[in-house]
Amino acid sequence: MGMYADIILPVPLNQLFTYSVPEQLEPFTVPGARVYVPFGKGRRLTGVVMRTHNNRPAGHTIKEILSVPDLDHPSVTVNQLKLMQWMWQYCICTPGDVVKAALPAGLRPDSSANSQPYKPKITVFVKMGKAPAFGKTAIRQKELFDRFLDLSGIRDYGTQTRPVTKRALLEGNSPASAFQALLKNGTLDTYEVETGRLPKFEGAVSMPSQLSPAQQKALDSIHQSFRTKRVCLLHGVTSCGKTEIYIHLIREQILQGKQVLYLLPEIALTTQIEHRLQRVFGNDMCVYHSRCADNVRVEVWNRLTGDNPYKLILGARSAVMLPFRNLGLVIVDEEHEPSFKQEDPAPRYHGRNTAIMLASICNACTLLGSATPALESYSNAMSGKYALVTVTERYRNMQLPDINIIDTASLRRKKYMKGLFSPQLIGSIGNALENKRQVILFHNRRGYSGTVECPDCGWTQKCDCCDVSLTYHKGTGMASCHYCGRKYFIPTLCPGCGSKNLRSRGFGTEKIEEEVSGLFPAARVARLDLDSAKSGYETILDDFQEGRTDILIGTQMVSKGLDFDRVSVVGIVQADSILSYPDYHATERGYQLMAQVAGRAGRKDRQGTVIIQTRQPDAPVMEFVSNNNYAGFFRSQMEERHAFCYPPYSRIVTAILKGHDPESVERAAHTLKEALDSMFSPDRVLGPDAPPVSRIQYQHIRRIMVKISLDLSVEESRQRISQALQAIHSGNGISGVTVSFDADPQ
DNA sequence: AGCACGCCGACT
DNA sequence: GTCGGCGTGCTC
Repeated sequence: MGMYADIILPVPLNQLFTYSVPEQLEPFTVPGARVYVPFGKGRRLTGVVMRTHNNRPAGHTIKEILSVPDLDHPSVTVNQLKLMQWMWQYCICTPGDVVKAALPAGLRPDSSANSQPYKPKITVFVKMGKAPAFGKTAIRQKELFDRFLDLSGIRDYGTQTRPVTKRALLEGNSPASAFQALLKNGTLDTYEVETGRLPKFEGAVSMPSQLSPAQQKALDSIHQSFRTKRVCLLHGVTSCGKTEIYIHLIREQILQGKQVLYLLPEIALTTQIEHRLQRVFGNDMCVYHSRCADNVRVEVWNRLTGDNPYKLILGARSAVMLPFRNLGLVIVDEEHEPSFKQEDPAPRYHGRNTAIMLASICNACTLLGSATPALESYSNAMSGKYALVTVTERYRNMQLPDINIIDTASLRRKKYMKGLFSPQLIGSIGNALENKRQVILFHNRRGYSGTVECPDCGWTQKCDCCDVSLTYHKGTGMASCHYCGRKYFIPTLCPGCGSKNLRSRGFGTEKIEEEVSGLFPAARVARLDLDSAKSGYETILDDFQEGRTDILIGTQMVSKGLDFDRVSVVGIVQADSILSYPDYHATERGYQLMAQVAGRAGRKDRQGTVIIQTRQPDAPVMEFVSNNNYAGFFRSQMEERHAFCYPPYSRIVTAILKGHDPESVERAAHTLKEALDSMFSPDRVLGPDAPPVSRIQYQHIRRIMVKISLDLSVEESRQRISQALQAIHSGNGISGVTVSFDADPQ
């Protein structure tokens, strides 16, 4: 009886592929093992075994597995296979999309020319040869040999006490020719060691610090909750010392021999947390995120499947797909952050929700932490699905800031505004500077000003390939597309009507920087956004931390978990731009962002001040923010979501259609819309419409949104959607249009 | 997504 | 006469 294996291959097809297993490979062909297989005409791919069986599939020829690279143990764990399957079903993507996201490219070489299999890192070391054997005139050789004696410790101890790399020996201007000569005459010798690329922590490891009574109480409640529930939401006010609670929980897990996954959004600004954890967990921990080089990812992966696995992984969302073998706890910090959701290439998974699924598959617990929980999470806590632990006390008895809502529309009418600044904001900044305090100014658009437009004919400057308004950057003197990065010259005359009255609309962080420098010429001002971060965000943050700058102007980057001791004033220059997104999430995002930014103000010794400038001071969300009233905000949002049947009262799946020909995309969209109408009810299918960015890189885009009833299971709705998709494939002359899906779009 | 097969324009 | 354009069809 022959053996067959169903294989996940990294191709965009919604199926597994069945191969026959040669008899000598049968013992190694187990679920999770990587296999090298022929595919199509002349192609070879690495795939992952999903399952094996003895049923020869009928209807087509079966090819044979060529080889099994995983001879001693499979690269992918059985739990990972379960998670991957859940992911392609829930996210409505292909198994190939998931395996591409999970397995580092170095672990799945293929026959194409650009495939780069993993290369171990080899370091060349130098040791003593037979005996010193260079002539008296060989000055260079003698110098180099002396240098070796110093570096190796031989001069002091008589035997080699320190390893010497060839690189270190030849550092500076040591001549390579002398080194070659020493090798040739046998004075020195080299040897190679596979050293790898994983960073090693050299510092001392210390015990975690003592918890405050409030922290200890929270920790006890979390323990208590995990006895009955698998997921706990820690709703802790900003600066309540959540990280220290996490550290204690992690330590307990490690002492029990368990692994911990600690997920953070946007790994870029996490050096603070990384260092804190490293001081306690040293080389038991590792950082993993999508910006790690592929070779590094392979090494982390191998380390986890090897015999000395890391105990703690600090990572961004992609870390949920690592091969944990003994997971005890997953922590999702700042769980409300939208960046936990993968947006563009499929699988469009949510890091938090995937983490909860991972933990459930591994029989582990999940702790979600936030000062402003996602509506979805808080509603799960309210319904009893998750446990809820609340911390209202700030660390070291810090006071909550005094939050002031300023009506810029009326101030502007009365001519009290100075540019973008209200007298209140100017006064607070001046006050802070006089008292040697610091200021953070927040605005969610970078650049100098918005796109150029013509008041006479309505023309606006847009990106040629993305259909997106441009942003003017004074630094470069160019308008740039924040979608694809293309840069454009600013026209002096309107290309539409020749008018000379071109104007720009809106403003960005660059303009705030210019105005604030004008108002406070003595202040040292810095800007932190995607543009300035290119020249090293760490320097900008360090300077601010150390008090070398007084005012920090920034985008979302400054709202994320940074703690500065001397900040007494936080200003939100224009809250309206936060709330104006055409999306049902806008209010939730707005509340979270304002509350988080406000949380940066005030330290232990005195109350901080927050100034929120807005043209709509009466919007209900403003009052919730100024009173730090999360519960009130939650209730009002839930009512709104209920009224319009938005999550958490439904599950949204969006179909995304892309193609080069706008008419084909339009036709395909209408075909799909009709099919979805019949699978669900027409009042639950919205669209098709063009997303805010309806064209990216010459691809035209249409979207259809389905608000799926909570009565339908994930599996049932997925099947209905794939049935609806048949309408396009079997359908009449629709080609060149690709359809993908986004479950729980953000 | 790749890669091959397939049928029409400008080149050694 | 061929080299090569990218349309469409298939991949266990």
